[in-house]
Amino acid sequence: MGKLDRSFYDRDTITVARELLGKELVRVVDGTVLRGVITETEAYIGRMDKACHAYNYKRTPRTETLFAPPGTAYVYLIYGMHHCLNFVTEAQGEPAAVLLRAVEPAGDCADLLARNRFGCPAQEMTPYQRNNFLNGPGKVCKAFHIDRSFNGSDLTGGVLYIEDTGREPARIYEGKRIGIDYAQEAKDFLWRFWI
DNA sequence: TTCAGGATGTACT
DNA sequence: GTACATCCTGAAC
Repeated sequence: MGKLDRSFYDRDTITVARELLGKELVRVVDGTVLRGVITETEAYIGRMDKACHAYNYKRTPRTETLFAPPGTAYVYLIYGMHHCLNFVTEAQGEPAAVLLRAVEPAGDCADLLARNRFGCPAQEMTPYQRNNFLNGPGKVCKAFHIDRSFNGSDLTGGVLYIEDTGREPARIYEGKRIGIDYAQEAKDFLWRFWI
């Protein structure tokens, strides 16, 4: 189905976070296509959210990307070794984004994703590996070969984008976001969504 | 199956 | 120097 255009991202961040569920992350690397159905997201909204890197419109070299136009990728390094992929939302100048937390393999690229993650075909994954395949932001980035070179890149281009599958999730769950205990009242916002 | 602890680099006090 | 939108390993149960 169709690639999502900029207007999809140019909306309220909570809405975008919910509507990304069930859509497909697409990553083209050296002519091969990697796909994953998005199953978990979180919203971060700078104007009111102490958990957001750009809380209260704080501008630093790192957060500059959050002020970019909607439909831009925001990628940063966390804990010294893991990358996190976000989709910038809302109007240019409004620092807000959706964090991609988890996907499931789509199409027939499970083998390629397993090789990127564990160096073996999907068939040879241990049960533990199968249950912890793409269920975290750093894991998704590793399997899809996404690093900081994608920070600021355009999600309406040809190497990293989202496609509409035309399918609606049967049910969307919501809860508190992960790993932001420092964020005072914002830690209790129900801005995490999953299928 | 769960849990504690360590890895590791960048941003910003 | 400290904190960080995390993940992996190994040991205990």
